[in-house]
Amino acid sequence: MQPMTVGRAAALAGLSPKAVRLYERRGLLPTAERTESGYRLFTADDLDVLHFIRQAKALDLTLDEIKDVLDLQRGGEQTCARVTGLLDEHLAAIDRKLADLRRLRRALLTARRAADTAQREGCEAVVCRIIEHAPTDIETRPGGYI
Amino acid sequence: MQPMTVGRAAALAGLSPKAVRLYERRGLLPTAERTESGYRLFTADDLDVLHFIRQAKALDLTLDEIKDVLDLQRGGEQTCARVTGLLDEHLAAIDRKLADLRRLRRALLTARRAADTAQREGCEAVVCRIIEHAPTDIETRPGGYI
DNA sequence: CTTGACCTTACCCTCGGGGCAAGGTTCTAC
DNA sequence: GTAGAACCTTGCCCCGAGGGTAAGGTCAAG
Repeated sequence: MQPMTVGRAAALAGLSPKAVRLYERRGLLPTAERTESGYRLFTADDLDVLHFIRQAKALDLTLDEIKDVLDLQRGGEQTCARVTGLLDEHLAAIDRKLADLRRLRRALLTARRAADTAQREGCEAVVCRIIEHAPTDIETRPGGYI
Repeated sequence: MQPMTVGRAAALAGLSPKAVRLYERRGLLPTAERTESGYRLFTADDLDVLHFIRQAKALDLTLDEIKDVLDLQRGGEQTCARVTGLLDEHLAAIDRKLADLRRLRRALLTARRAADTAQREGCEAVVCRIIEHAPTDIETRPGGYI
Protein backbone atom coordinates (compact mmCIF):
# COMPACT_ATOMS: atom_id res chain seq x y z
CA MET A 1 0.00 0.00 0.00
CA GLN A 2 1.59 3.22 -1.12
CA PRO A 3 1.24 6.51 0.70
CA MET A 4 -2.05 8.34 0.32
CA THR A 5 -3.35 11.85 0.80
CA VAL A 6 -5.40 12.97 3.73
CA GLY A 7 -8.83 12.48 2.22
CA ARG A 8 -8.17 8.87 1.37
CA ALA A 9 -6.56 8.09 4.71
CA ALA A 10 -9.43 9.73 6.52
CA ALA A 11 -12.02 7.84 4.52
CA LEU A 12 -10.25 4.53 5.10
CA ALA A 13 -10.18 5.21 8.83
CA GLY A 14 -13.75 6.46 8.94
CA LEU A 15 -12.73 9.97 9.91
CA SER A 16 -12.91 13.41 8.32
CA PRO A 17 -9.82 14.95 6.72
CA LYS A 18 -10.12 17.82 9.12
CA ALA A 19 -10.04 15.47 12.08
CA VAL A 20 -6.94 13.77 10.73
CA ARG A 21 -5.15 17.10 10.34
CA LEU A 22 -6.18 17.96 13.88
CA TYR A 23 -4.72 14.73 15.21
CA GLU A 24 -1.45 15.47 13.48
CA ARG A 25 -1.39 18.97 14.92
CA ARG A 26 -2.16 17.63 18.40
CA GLY A 27 0.67 15.15 18.14
CA LEU A 28 -1.39 11.97 18.00
CA LEU A 29 0.05 11.24 14.58
CA PRO A 30 3.69 11.75 13.67
CA THR A 31 4.16 14.73 11.38
CA ALA A 32 3.27 13.43 7.95
CA GLU A 33 5.64 13.50 5.00
CA ARG A 34 4.70 15.90 2.25
CA THR A 35 4.76 15.79 -1.49
CA GLU A 36 6.69 18.50 -3.32
CA SER A 37 3.48 20.47 -3.59
CA GLY A 38 2.77 20.19 0.10
CA TYR A 39 0.17 17.42 0.24
CA ARG A 40 0.40 15.24 3.33
CA LEU A 41 1.31 11.62 2.69
CA PHE A 42 0.05 8.93 5.03
CA THR A 43 1.43 5.43 5.28
CA ALA A 44 -0.09 2.13 6.32
CA ASP A 45 1.38 2.70 9.78
CA ASP A 46 -0.46 5.99 9.98
CA LEU A 47 -3.63 4.17 9.04
CA ASP A 48 -3.12 1.80 11.94
CA VAL A 49 -2.80 4.72 14.28
CA LEU A 50 -5.89 6.33 12.81
CA HIS A 51 -7.86 3.15 13.34
CA PHE A 52 -6.58 2.98 16.87
CA ILE A 53 -7.65 6.57 17.48
CA ARG A 54 -11.09 5.84 16.11
CA GLN A 55 -11.47 2.89 18.44
CA ALA A 56 -10.24 4.85 21.41
CA LYS A 57 -12.61 7.68 20.57
CA ALA A 58 -15.45 5.18 20.42
CA LEU A 59 -14.47 4.32 24.00
CA ASP A 60 -14.91 8.00 24.81
CA LEU A 61 -11.26 8.70 25.53
CA THR A 62 -10.17 12.29 24.98
CA LEU A 63 -7.55 13.19 22.40
CA ASP A 64 -5.12 13.95 25.24
CA GLU A 65 -5.67 10.54 26.77
CA ILE A 66 -5.24 8.85 23.43
CA LYS A 67 -2.05 10.80 22.90
CA ASP A 68 -0.77 9.62 26.28
CA VAL A 69 -1.25 6.00 25.34
CA LEU A 70 0.26 6.47 21.90
CA ASP A 71 3.28 8.29 23.34
CA LEU A 72 3.90 5.54 25.86
CA GLN A 73 3.52 2.97 23.14
CA ARG A 74 6.02 4.74 20.92
CA GLY A 75 8.43 4.95 23.82
CA GLY A 76 8.22 1.17 24.05
CA GLU A 77 6.81 1.41 27.53
CA GLN A 78 4.32 -0.83 29.23
CA THR A 79 1.05 0.74 28.43
CA CYS A 80 -1.12 -1.86 30.11
CA ALA A 81 -1.24 -0.11 33.45
CA ARG A 82 -2.04 3.20 31.81
CA VAL A 83 -4.68 1.66 29.62
CA THR A 84 -6.37 -0.28 32.38
CA GLY A 85 -6.23 2.82 34.53
CA LEU A 86 -7.87 4.88 31.81
CA LEU A 87 -10.52 2.27 31.25
CA ASP A 88 -11.26 2.06 34.96
CA GLU A 89 -11.54 5.81 35.24
CA HIS A 90 -13.86 5.87 32.29
CA LEU A 91 -16.00 3.10 33.63
CA ALA A 92 -16.39 5.04 36.84
CA ALA A 93 -17.19 8.21 34.89
CA ILE A 94 -19.76 6.35 32.81
CA ASP A 95 -21.41 5.01 35.91
CA ARG A 96 -21.60 8.50 37.36
CA LYS A 97 -23.10 9.80 34.14
CA LEU A 98 -25.59 6.96 34.05
CA ALA A 99 -26.68 7.72 37.60
CA ASP A 100 -26.95 11.43 36.78
CA LEU A 101 -28.99 10.75 33.68
CA ARG A 102 -31.31 8.46 35.55
CA ARG A 103 -31.86 11.16 38.17
CA LEU A 104 -32.42 13.67 35.42
CA ARG A 105 -34.89 11.36 33.74
CA ARG A 106 -36.87 11.01 36.93
CA ALA A 107 -36.92 14.78 37.38
CA LEU A 108 -38.06 15.31 33.80
CA LEU A 109 -40.77 12.71 34.15
CA THR A 110 -42.00 14.36 37.32
CA ALA A 111 -42.05 17.72 35.59
CA ARG A 112 -43.80 16.20 32.59
CA ARG A 113 -46.54 14.70 34.70
CA ALA A 114 -46.98 17.99 36.51
CA ALA A 115 -47.32 19.66 33.13
CA ASP A 116 -50.08 17.26 32.12
CA THR A 117 -51.96 17.83 35.33
CA ALA A 118 -51.59 21.58 35.02
CA GLN A 119 -52.80 21.44 31.44
CA ARG A 120 -55.93 19.54 32.38
CA GLU A 121 -56.65 21.98 35.18
CA GLY A 122 -56.20 24.93 32.86
CA CYS A 123 -52.97 26.58 32.07
CA GLU A 124 -52.73 29.50 34.46
CA ALA A 125 -50.02 31.06 36.51
CA VAL A 126 -49.05 27.52 37.30
CA VAL A 127 -47.54 27.38 33.88
CA CYS A 128 -43.95 27.63 34.61
CA ARG A 129 -44.03 26.42 38.09
CA ILE A 130 -43.85 23.17 36.21
CA ILE A 131 -40.18 23.70 36.05
CA GLU A 132 -39.88 25.79 39.18
CA HIS A 133 -41.28 22.92 41.19
CA ALA A 134 -39.10 20.27 39.66
CA PRO A 135 -36.98 18.37 42.16
CA THR A 136 -34.02 20.45 43.19
CA ASP A 137 -31.83 17.61 44.36
CA ILE A 138 -30.06 17.39 41.04
CA GLU A 139 -26.47 18.29 41.54
CA THR A 140 -25.31 20.46 38.72
CA ARG A 141 -21.88 18.94 38.38
CA PRO A 142 -19.09 21.37 37.74
CA GLY A 143 -17.84 19.13 34.96
CA GLY A 144 -19.99 21.06 32.57
CA TYR A 145 -21.74 18.01 31.22
CA ILE A 146 -24.11 17.14 34.01
CA MET B 1 -35.59 42.88 49.91
CA GLN B 2 -33.70 45.74 48.35
CA PRO B 3 -31.73 45.47 45.12
CA MET B 4 -28.40 43.68 45.28
CA THR B 5 -25.26 43.48 43.20
CA VAL B 6 -24.38 40.60 40.96
CA GLY B 7 -22.25 38.64 43.40
CA ARG B 8 -24.98 38.52 46.00
CA ALA B 9 -27.70 37.68 43.50
CA ALA B 10 -25.56 34.95 42.02
CA ALA B 11 -24.76 33.48 45.42
CA LEU B 12 -28.41 33.51 46.46
CA ALA B 13 -29.35 31.71 43.25
CA GLY B 14 -26.47 29.26 43.47
CA LEU B 15 -24.81 30.58 40.34
CA SER B 16 -21.58 32.37 39.50
CA PRO B 17 -21.56 36.12 38.85
CA LYS B 18 -20.18 35.42 35.42
CA ALA B 19 -23.09 33.13 34.63
CA VAL B 20 -25.56 35.78 35.75
CA ARG B 21 -23.95 38.38 33.51
CA LEU B 22 -24.06 35.91 30.66
CA TYR B 23 -27.78 35.31 31.19
CA GLU B 24 -28.40 39.03 31.07
CA ARG B 25 -26.39 39.34 27.88
CA ARG B 26 -28.23 36.43 26.31
CA GLY B 27 -31.57 38.00 27.14
CA LEU B 28 -32.72 35.49 29.76
CA LEU B 29 -32.77 38.28 32.32
CA PRO B 30 -34.10 41.77 31.61
CA THR B 31 -31.29 44.30 31.39
CA ALA B 32 -30.47 45.12 34.98
CA GLU B 33 -30.64 48.59 36.44
CA ARG B 34 -27.31 50.13 37.31
CA THR B 35 -26.01 52.25 40.14
CA GLU B 36 -24.41 55.58 39.27
CA SER B 37 -21.08 53.86 39.24
CA GLY B 38 -22.26 51.15 36.90
CA TYR B 39 -22.91 48.24 39.24
CA ARG B 40 -25.80 46.02 38.19
CA LEU B 41 -28.74 45.99 40.58
CA PHE B 42 -30.90 42.88 40.81
CA THR B 43 -34.37 42.74 42.30
CA ALA B 44 -36.36 40.00 43.96
CA ASP B 45 -38.03 39.38 40.60
CA ASP B 46 -34.64 38.84 39.03
CA LEU B 47 -33.86 36.36 41.78
CA ASP B 48 -37.00 34.42 40.89
CA VAL B 49 -35.89 34.27 37.29
CA LEU B 50 -32.42 33.17 38.33
CA HIS B 51 -33.89 30.37 40.44
CA PHE B 52 -36.04 29.37 37.51
CA ILE B 53 -33.01 29.30 35.23
CA ARG B 54 -31.15 27.16 37.71
CA GLN B 55 -33.98 24.68 37.84
CA ALA B 56 -34.30 24.58 34.09
CA LYS B 57 -30.58 24.06 33.74
CA ALA B 58 -30.81 21.21 36.19
CA LEU B 59 -33.31 19.71 33.74
CA ASP B 60 -30.63 20.03 31.10
CA LEU B 61 -32.41 22.68 29.03
CA THR B 62 -30.13 24.92 27.00
CA LEU B 63 -30.00 28.65 27.58
CA ASP B 64 -31.82 29.19 24.29
CA GLU B 65 -34.61 26.88 25.33
CA ILE B 66 -34.88 28.56 28.70
CA LYS B 67 -35.01 31.92 26.98
CA ASP B 68 -37.85 30.67 24.78
CA VAL B 69 -39.91 29.71 27.77
CA LEU B 70 -39.13 32.93 29.62
CA ASP B 71 -40.00 35.03 26.57
CA LEU B 72 -43.31 33.26 26.14
CA GLN B 73 -44.02 33.68 29.80
CA ARG B 74 -43.28 37.39 29.66
CA GLY B 75 -45.50 37.72 26.64
CA GLY B 76 -48.30 36.26 28.74
CA GLU B 77 -48.62 33.35 26.33
CA GLN B 78 -49.53 29.79 27.04
CA THR B 79 -46.26 28.17 27.73
CA CYS B 80 -47.63 24.76 28.63
CA ALA B 81 -47.43 23.35 25.14
CA ARG B 82 -43.92 24.64 24.68
CA VAL B 83 -42.82 23.34 28.05
CA THR B 84 -44.33 19.90 27.62
CA GLY B 85 -42.83 19.75 24.15
CA LEU B 86 -39.43 20.62 25.51
CA LEU B 87 -39.74 18.08 28.28
CA ASP B 88 -40.79 15.37 25.87
CA GLU B 89 -37.89 16.13 23.55
CA HIS B 90 -35.52 16.01 26.47
CA LEU B 91 -36.90 12.78 27.77
CA ALA B 92 -36.32 11.25 24.36
CA ALA B 93 -32.80 12.68 24.25
CA ILE B 94 -32.07 11.34 27.72
CA ASP B 95 -33.23 7.90 26.70
CA ARG B 96 -30.94 7.97 23.68
CA LYS B 97 -28.05 9.05 25.84
CA LEU B 98 -28.79 6.33 28.36
CA ALA B 99 -28.78 3.72 25.62
CA ASP B 100 -25.52 5.12 24.22
CA LEU B 101 -23.89 5.11 27.62
CA ARG B 102 -24.97 1.56 28.29
CA ARG B 103 -23.45 0.45 24.99
CA LEU B 104 -20.31 2.38 25.82
CA ARG B 105 -20.18 0.76 29.23
CA ARG B 106 -20.38 -2.69 27.73
CA ALA B 107 -17.58 -1.87 25.30
CA LEU B 108 -15.41 -0.48 28.08
CA LEU B 109 -16.03 -3.53 30.21
CA THR B 110 -15.07 -5.79 27.35
CA ALA B 111 -11.89 -3.82 26.80
CA ARG B 112 -11.17 -3.86 30.51
CA ARG B 113 -11.48 -7.64 30.73
CA ALA B 114 -9.26 -8.03 27.69
CA ALA B 115 -6.72 -5.83 29.43
CA ASP B 116 -6.74 -8.06 32.50
CA THR B 117 -6.28 -11.17 30.42
CA ALA B 118 -3.47 -9.58 28.46
CA GLN B 119 -1.79 -8.46 31.64
CA ARG B 120 -1.84 -11.95 33.12
CA GLU B 121 -0.41 -13.37 29.94
CA GLY B 122 2.35 -10.80 29.92
CA CYS B 123 2.11 -7.39 28.47
CA GLU B 124 3.52 -7.74 24.98
CA ALA B 125 2.59 -6.41 21.60
CA VAL B 126 -0.91 -7.20 22.69
CA VAL B 127 -0.72 -4.08 24.75
CA CYS B 128 -2.76 -1.74 22.78
CA ARG B 129 -4.73 -4.22 20.88
CA ILE B 130 -6.74 -3.96 24.03
CA ILE B 131 -8.31 -0.95 22.53
CA GLU B 132 -7.82 -1.95 18.92
CA HIS B 133 -9.91 -5.02 19.51
CA ALA B 134 -12.67 -3.28 21.36
CA PRO B 135 -16.07 -3.72 19.78
CA THR B 136 -16.43 -1.46 16.79
CA ASP B 137 -20.19 -1.41 16.70
CA ILE B 138 -20.36 1.78 18.68
CA GLU B 139 -21.86 4.43 16.50
CA THR B 140 -19.88 7.59 16.85
CA ARG B 141 -22.84 9.90 16.90
CA PRO B 142 -22.40 13.12 14.98
CA GLY B 143 -23.75 15.00 17.97
CA GLY B 144 -20.24 15.27 19.28
CA TYR B 145 -21.08 13.79 22.64
CA ILE B 146 -20.70 10.04 22.24
C1' DC C 1 -5.28 56.69 53.53
C1' DT C 2 -5.01 52.28 52.57
C1' DT C 3 -6.37 47.65 52.13
C1' DG C 4 -9.28 44.19 50.54
C1' DA C 5 -13.45 42.82 48.65
C1' DC C 6 -16.33 43.88 45.35
C1' DC C 7 -17.58 45.48 40.63
C1' DT C 8 -16.80 46.69 35.31
C1' DT C 9 -15.42 45.35 30.40
C1' DA C 10 -12.69 42.69 27.30
C1' DC C 11 -10.05 39.07 25.62
C1' DC C 12 -8.51 34.28 25.19
C1' DC C 13 -9.35 29.28 26.58
C1' DT C 14 -11.93 24.99 26.80
C1' DC C 15 -13.37 20.12 23.20
C1' DG C 16 -13.45 18.21 18.80
C1' DG C 17 -13.89 19.47 15.15
C1' DG C 18 -17.55 21.95 11.06
C1' DG C 19 -17.91 25.47 7.70
C1' DC C 20 -16.13 28.67 4.82
C1' DA C 21 -12.74 31.51 2.16
C1' DA C 22 -9.02 31.97 -0.96
C1' DG C 23 -5.92 29.81 -3.41
C1' DG C 24 -2.76 25.83 -5.33
C1' DT C 25 -2.65 20.93 -7.52
C1' DT C 26 -3.94 16.93 -9.87
C1' DC C 27 -6.87 14.09 -12.55
C1' DT C 28 -10.33 13.28 -16.05
C1' DA C 29 -12.90 14.27 -20.21
C1' DC C 30 -13.41 16.39 -24.27
C1' DG D 1 -4.56 21.70 -24.82
C1' DT D 2 -7.65 23.00 -21.73
C1' DA D 3 -11.80 23.23 -18.86
C1' DG D 4 -13.77 21.62 -14.88
C1' DA D 5 -14.13 18.63 -11.08
C1' DA D 6 -12.15 17.00 -7.21
C1' DC D 7 -8.59 17.17 -4.46
C1' DC D 8 -5.33 19.64 -1.28
C1' DT D 9 -3.31 23.83 1.68
C1' DT D 10 -3.66 27.42 5.55
C1' DG D 11 -6.37 30.40 8.25
C1' DC D 12 -10.23 32.19 10.47
C1' DC D 13 -14.69 32.08 12.99
C1' DC D 14 -18.39 29.13 15.14
C1' DC D 15 -20.66 25.92 18.52
C1' DG D 16 -22.18 25.78 24.80
C1' DA D 17 -21.73 27.62 28.92
C1' DG D 18 -19.13 29.77 30.94
C1' DG D 19 -13.69 29.92 33.49
C1' DG D 20 -9.49 32.57 33.96
C1' DT D 21 -7.12 36.60 33.79
C1' DA D 22 -6.02 41.47 33.01
C1' DA D 23 -6.60 46.19 33.85
C1' DG D 24 -8.99 49.19 36.14
C1' DG D 25 -13.09 51.56 38.93
C1' DT D 26 -15.76 51.56 43.57
C1' DC D 27 -17.03 50.88 48.22
C1' DA D 28 -16.79 49.92 53.33
C1' DA D 29 -13.83 49.19 57.31
C1' DG D 30 -9.82 50.02 59.95
